Amino acid sequence: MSAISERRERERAHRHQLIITAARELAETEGWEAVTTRRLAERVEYSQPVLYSHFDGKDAIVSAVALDAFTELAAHLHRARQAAPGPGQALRAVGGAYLDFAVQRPALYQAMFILPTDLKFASAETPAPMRACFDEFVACFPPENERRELFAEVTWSALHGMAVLSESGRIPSGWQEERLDLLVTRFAGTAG
Amino acid sequence: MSAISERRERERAHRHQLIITAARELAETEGWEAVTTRRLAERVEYSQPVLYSHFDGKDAIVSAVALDAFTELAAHLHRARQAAPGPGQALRAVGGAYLDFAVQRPALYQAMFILPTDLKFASAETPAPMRACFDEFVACFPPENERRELFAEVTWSALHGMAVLSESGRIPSGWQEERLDLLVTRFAGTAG
DNA sequence: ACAGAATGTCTAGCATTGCTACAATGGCGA
DNA sequence: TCGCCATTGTAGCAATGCTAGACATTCTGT
Repeated sequence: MSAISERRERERAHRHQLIITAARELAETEGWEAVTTRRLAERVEYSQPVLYSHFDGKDAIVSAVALDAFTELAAHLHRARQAAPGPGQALRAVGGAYLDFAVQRPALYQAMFILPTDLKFASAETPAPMRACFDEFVACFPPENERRELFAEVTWSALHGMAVLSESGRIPSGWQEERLDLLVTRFAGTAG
Repeated sequence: MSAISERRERERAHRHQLIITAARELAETEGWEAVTTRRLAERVEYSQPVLYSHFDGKDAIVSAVALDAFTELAAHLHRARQAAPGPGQALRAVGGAYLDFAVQRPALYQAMFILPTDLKFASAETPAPMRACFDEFVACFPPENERRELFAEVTWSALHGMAVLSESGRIPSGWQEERLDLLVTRFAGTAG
């Protein structure tokens, strides 16, 4: 009874991931509004109810995709920060990478930061990848700065605002570089 | 044929506004997800199709509510800026008023800045109230600053990010005052 | 004043959504 | 081999945005 149920467990986990990647692919190619439970079920070649045996609902599936995406974003930001020529350039590098991610992977960005999800931000049980993302921003400021978290929150907010307002056409999308420059020069200066 | 059709026109305009205010009230008391075409029709005591004789669809109704709200936000920001003790305090006053609006009128804020709308931002045919809102941010920076618009875009983006990330629980909502302080001290300094 | 045209409104319905109750199937253990 | 239990699919619910067609009401021309 052990080996069999283990295999079942494996299969189940595999299918779990299959659903997540199918949802992600569908969202990335056709947008989240095209991700319906029916289309998703057809895509994984199962019927709808199996989705609900794996996830509490559609929001939970979005959350699962978002969680995966957080891991990737954290790595993306980390790479950018490491590649920065000096600590003074860290914020520019991370900010640029962040905006780049928002443009290159709009569906993932939506799942992470716009759509309603079950994910807990900024609390004790915040998943590690999410904290890692935030920490990349924090690491852009020197440890002497006692308000690093606050700096990170504000710069992140600014970048998020820029990303989402330009995506929805509320500010012209052609000047993101200049906006990033301005933000960085205003925040990367003296600690305080 | 003139007087009668004029009266009809009047009645029609009245009903048009009735729909908008009904949608707004419903959204403000129960949230936009409660604003369905059926409930809205029942509320204005007409059948659903009349909504579509006034608006192209639900998004257009949201847009109409948002447009009204822009007028109010512009006035709100303007009052705050006028009440600021000096030009150095303008940005703080306007930023504070902006965040206040986002918290006090979350449904309107959503309609204006989050939900998909038909409204044209940052273009020639941008409605006056929307431009007025943006101009309040621009006016927070001295005319000598040749990049006032850029400054306005970035500070607005930051405020929007703060508003939306705290509303959705992605950053703790208890530190908005501190974030605003930091943003203002970083941007209200020397022109440039 | 009255028939016909145009305008306006409602009833009823379509296709789609997220989600679920229930039945049937099929593989497991005894 | 038989019965049981988990797993999966069929079919359906209530709600959504939106619309076609019938109905009534008002206006126009004789």
